[in-house]
Amino acid sequence: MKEVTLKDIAQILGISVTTVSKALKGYKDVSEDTRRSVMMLAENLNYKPNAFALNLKNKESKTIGLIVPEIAHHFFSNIIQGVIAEAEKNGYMVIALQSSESNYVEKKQLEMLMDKRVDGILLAIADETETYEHLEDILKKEIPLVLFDKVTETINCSKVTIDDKKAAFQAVDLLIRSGCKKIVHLRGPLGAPNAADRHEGYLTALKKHGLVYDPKMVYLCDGYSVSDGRKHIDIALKEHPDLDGVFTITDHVAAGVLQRLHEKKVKVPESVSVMGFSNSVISSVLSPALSTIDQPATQMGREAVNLLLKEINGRREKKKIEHFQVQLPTKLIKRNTTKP
Amino acid sequence: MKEVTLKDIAQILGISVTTVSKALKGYKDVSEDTRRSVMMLAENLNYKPNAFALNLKNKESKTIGLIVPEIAHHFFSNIIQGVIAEAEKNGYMVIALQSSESNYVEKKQLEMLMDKRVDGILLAIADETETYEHLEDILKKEIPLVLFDKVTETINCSKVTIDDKKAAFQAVDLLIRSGCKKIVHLRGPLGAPNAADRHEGYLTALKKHGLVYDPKMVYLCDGYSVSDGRKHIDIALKEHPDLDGVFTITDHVAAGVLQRLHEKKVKVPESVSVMGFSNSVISSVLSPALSTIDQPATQMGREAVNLLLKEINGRREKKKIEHFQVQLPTKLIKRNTTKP
DNA sequence: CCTTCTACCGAAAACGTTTGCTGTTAATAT
DNA sequence: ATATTAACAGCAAACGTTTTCGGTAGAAGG
Repeated sequence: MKEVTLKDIAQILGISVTTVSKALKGYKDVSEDTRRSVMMLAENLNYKPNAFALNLKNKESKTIGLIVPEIAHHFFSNIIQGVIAEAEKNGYMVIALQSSESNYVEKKQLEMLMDKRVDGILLAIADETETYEHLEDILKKEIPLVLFDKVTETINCSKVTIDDKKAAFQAVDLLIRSGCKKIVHLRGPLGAPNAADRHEGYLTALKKHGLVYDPKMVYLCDGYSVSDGRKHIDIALKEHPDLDGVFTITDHVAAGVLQRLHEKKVKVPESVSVMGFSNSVISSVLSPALSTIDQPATQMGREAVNLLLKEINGRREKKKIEHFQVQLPTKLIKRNTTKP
Repeated sequence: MKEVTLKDIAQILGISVTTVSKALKGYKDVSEDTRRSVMMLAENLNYKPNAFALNLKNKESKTIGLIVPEIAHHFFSNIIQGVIAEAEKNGYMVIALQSSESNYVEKKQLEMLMDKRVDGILLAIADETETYEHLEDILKKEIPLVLFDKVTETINCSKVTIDDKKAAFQAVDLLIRSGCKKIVHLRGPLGAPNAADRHEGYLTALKKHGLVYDPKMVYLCDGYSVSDGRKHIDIALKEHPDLDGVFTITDHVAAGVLQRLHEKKVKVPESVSVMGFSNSVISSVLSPALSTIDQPATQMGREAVNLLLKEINGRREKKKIEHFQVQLPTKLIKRNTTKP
């Protein structure tokens, strides 16, 4: 049951390991005859080069590491899919890990990946993370790193993000243009950059249309959850009975909003329009179907891999590596929680 | 920027590589003095053993391969999460791959994983796969393999599955006990074993309660999709205007059913009760909230890893390895599409 | 003073490849 | 005939570890 090696082939054929290796790799300094017999035998014995030996020799494993905050999450699992598909296309495999939004876990896992000596690392920073020495370390060791989705200005490396500001702007713009005058925003945690960007987009849209911005109309949902939506729309309705539009940080929050509005017999979109964010599976299944923003998750994964491979190849060829920043466009999905 | 090796430490300290290695690994035949200085220096230089060299030496990579039909799928991404978590707990990392239900891709990816020399493989067989020589090959090479979710009798290895029959039985049983007399089943593709098992559970429940089984009341949804649900409930309502219960292969199909019932002003659950299957994210967000069956996806992943680790360890210790078959229990989730 | 131990250290082989260099043979050119 | 070259083969080192086996020194014992 032993794995067949170059040595085995060499022994059987009564030649040296060197020659076998060269024959297999198509070196020109081996005769056509021996080359053929080596090829044949290798084929018959089903010889497969030992990946471990190759890794050691080449100092690379054709493997990349991937850390996301949460694997079983619609957005991230689509990113993962994109990453894996694009990596595979280029002869790389992916080791996936989940930080659970924990800074400690993130650090530990980056260590693990480096210890494993992956050829490069793809990372969406955990919400909890606020300092970035661990990322500096990676760059210092010259391990290719690209950040996606959750990124930071602080670190100088390639990044791929969603244009959250623009997306949020589009969402709120649609709300206003369909007639909304008083729009509340159920925003995400203060720490999260995405949440901040979307909030900014909300502001910009209000400003553009000359609507006043009232900080009292922004509510903080730190859980991105359905119950967050339920809770805050209740408060919002009490504080602003005349609100006619809701822009939420996430489809799940919007789902909660929709539930409460339905329970309170508030007509959607006639009395109140609702815009979600993410285009998760749930959005098309809600009733009424939720208008939302589609994020190109799979494409983001693919893009991140391509950026990473650029760095990996650049490094191998000892070329000066340059970093890129890609912003992916989102798509406005009009369904039935907004007026035409 | 070179990685620091045992050799580096040895040179600096003016001792041999052997001694350094032994000092680090706590061998007793190295003096306390040298041990300490080695430890110190290793710490200072931030020495990390070269994983590639270790792999080659130990003939193992502490890495397992995982193939699922689809990564960006609620059920599977939860399995992946379980797999990764449990693997990490035991010092293993996971290379994830997606077969897209294609037999060709499945074969290719198994090859890739073997070439990478993963320590073991976790596989959910693709729908398309009907012959199993490629799996036999793996067993022949004595590479630990465990099948999960989509399995086959043909192959003799450890397996972990959901008890679909029992789950479906429970679902239909609930329907009947809450008063349903005429229950249609929107089933999955004929090829899929899960679909067959759930159909069987449906039959058993009918039989147990003395209800007649009418093949005309079973409809084939080959896409597991919302539109499948919409389409087939329409037909079902036409063919059986007096139906009072629906059991679907999947929550998404149920979502379609719910939509059409709502559009046709059919009261749920008063006139018609609906049972889904999977407990996907959408189920709690539908209105009314969908009663369904919860599948312990994460636990399935963990279980599969544990089974695999057993085989890996057994193999290393050259013990006779025995295979296990685990059936995970599901949980009935009563929400608002069934009467109390 | 010689033997036997103990405590410590290191040489070398091994894991499976790749590749620069050396060597051998035979063919060609002078 | 000798010198040069071409065509082929293999040695050995290297990648970074681990581990078996000997070896050396000093201490203890006779």
